[in-house]
Amino acid sequence: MLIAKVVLPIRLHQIFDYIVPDNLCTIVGAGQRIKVPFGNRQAIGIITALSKDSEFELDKLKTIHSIIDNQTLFSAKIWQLLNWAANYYHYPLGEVLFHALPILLRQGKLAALQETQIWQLTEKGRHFDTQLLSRSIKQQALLNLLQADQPVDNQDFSPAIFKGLQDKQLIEKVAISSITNDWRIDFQPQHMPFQLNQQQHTAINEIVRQLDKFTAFLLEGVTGSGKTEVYLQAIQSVLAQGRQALVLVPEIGLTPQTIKRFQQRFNVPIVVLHSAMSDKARLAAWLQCRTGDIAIVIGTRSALFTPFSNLGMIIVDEEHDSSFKQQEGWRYHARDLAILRAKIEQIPIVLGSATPSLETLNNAYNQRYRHLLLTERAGNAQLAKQTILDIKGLVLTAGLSQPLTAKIKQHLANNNQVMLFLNRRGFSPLLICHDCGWIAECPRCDRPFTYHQKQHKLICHHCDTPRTIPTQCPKCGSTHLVPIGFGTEQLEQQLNILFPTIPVTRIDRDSTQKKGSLDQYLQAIGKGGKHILVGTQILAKGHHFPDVTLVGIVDVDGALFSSDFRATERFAQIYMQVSGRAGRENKTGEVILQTYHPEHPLLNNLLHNGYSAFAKQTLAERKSTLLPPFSYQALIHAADRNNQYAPQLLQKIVDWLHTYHTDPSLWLLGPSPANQPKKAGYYRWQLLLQHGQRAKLQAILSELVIMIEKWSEAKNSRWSIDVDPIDGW
DNA sequence: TTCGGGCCGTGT
DNA sequence: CACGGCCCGAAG
Repeated sequence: MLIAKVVLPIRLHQIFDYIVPDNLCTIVGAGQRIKVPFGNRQAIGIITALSKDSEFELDKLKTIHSIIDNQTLFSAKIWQLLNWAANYYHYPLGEVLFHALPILLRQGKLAALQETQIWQLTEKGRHFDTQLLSRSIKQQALLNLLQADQPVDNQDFSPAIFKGLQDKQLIEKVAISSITNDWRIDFQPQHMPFQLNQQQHTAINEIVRQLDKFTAFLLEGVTGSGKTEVYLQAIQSVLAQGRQALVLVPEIGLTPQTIKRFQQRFNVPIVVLHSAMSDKARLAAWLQCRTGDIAIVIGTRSALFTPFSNLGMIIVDEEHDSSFKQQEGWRYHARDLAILRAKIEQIPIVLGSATPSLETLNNAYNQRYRHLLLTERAGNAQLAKQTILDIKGLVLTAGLSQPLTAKIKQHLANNNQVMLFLNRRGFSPLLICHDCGWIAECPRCDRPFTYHQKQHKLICHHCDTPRTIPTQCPKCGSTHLVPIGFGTEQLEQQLNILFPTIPVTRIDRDSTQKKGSLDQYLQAIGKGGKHILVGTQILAKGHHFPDVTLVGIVDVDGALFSSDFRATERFAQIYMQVSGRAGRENKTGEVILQTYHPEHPLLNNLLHNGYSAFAKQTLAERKSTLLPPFSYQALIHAADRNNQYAPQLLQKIVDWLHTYHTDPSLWLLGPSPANQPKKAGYYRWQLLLQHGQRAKLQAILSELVIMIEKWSEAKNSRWSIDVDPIDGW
């Protein structure tokens, strides 16, 4: 009797045994999808192994219903990667394996390329006089487009219109093979049109020398130093070998400019995996990468799991970006797993950033990664002048001090643009009763509502719940409710008052919700001329504003005095990005930082000695306090509706750890309320585990997960583990 | 995680 | 006695 060990896409660590029916015995294998009865329903599972026997009574086992794939969906290397990752992140293998597949494959669709069909003119349609269709305007328009060989947007024409023309025998559906010739045969290394500087040369040479083995590179290059050109030339040498390249970018990093640069450089099939892509297109890309028909994949986090027939290099751009870490469900870090994938595939990986994460820098400093530096900014761009503005005792209106306002005026007078950075959306973060001090709070989260004036609503920034603005204080009846503090919306309004003739554009999550609105704003700004930009960190990421000469950071202290030990690192990264945007294109830039603490040592080190000096100082501090990367953390979350079981569960974990793991280098912190102690009606608690050795922490977690799953307390609360957390919960 | 069975309270 | 809600355990 042949038994299949099967995992299912559910949050259970169990592996389920099924009997393989005789007629399937010769074709089943690990990595194939099958349909199985599960409880009272059908489920899709993945075979992880085959065995002669089972720990269960044979008559208790159900039989595989049918088989979907006749060969595995996972290469041995990806299989190894995913198994390791399920183990490391303590997340069920079934969920992990399914996560790595395109949605259509998760749903059980066949892993085969569907013939794409397109509409084509018939001989009759080619010569048909479109005037004769004057009674069917839409059909006429469509035929006109087809006859003129213009691209047709399917959004503009409903299927009925195509059908109409088909019925008149003017058009027909024909199947085309989507990729006609093999890029590997045609590929021509291009003559490089760009003049490289010495550092770029060195970087490229270093990378190219390591093409056929695993080497991790940190490419640390200041803004404008030409990192992308290094990527492109490194990829070129990979393509010349007939191998493929994978480029991971942050979520918002999928800028059209970058993509265009890749497409213009290489005459090979490139696929960009983005969120707007249809499931069908995603599956097609997945399949074409597997066969090698696609040469370059550019995508976010989940693109890491794309199968390749012959992967030659991985590039992680903006490797410090937090969007590489999945923040729910399977909390993997795509950058870290990319390193592992490169190691398994025996290929080089390039981590690029102007402001590397301290984890990566530490690996570079202790020689685990090769450190490639690009310090020269292209062209004659000059470093921005930086000024710390002590706002103690100054009057602030919507966060703006008088000296900053004067500077804004001055830069605008020179026909330049100004960018103001404030990491707080909305009009004001508090609405308070002037007479009794009552504060409008979200009942689900117990946190103050943010007052949004434009939408005329109170919005909870933790759970996004909107609420109408009360006209009266519910406690004392007073109508004197006042907004306290300031956000981007208020800043925008104040700037409109101060500079009534200057266009002010606010860029944050609220103002860019509508699809395409960000592009519109960017275009308007790109036209040049006097302009004030106000925004949150969206502003800092990836956009190029050549006319901005003044950057104002309105509230530095919020980031400098956070309880989160990574807050200063994040601030430094955003600061470098923001200040790097000022003073390009031959215009001297200026950065002004408003703070109540102008003497802050980290801030001064960052400003006067740069990011590397800041990073070294911060790493030294982390080392002396035994914080990551000098220790390893796991955060256990628990949440429930009654604020009872969650802390109980975590306390039980603490007790269990104290009893069974008397390892003195295991540090526990908690149970403590989460950063957002109440969210969407759930009370949230967390417990931090920290250990100096990764393997020890892993071993403890493995045992712990098995225990927790047996405890009844765990059933009454939702719990999860975040290995290598990058922030609280 | 998802489902169903058992239990209990309510309602006709 | 039928129905709905809730809790708990099993799923191969």
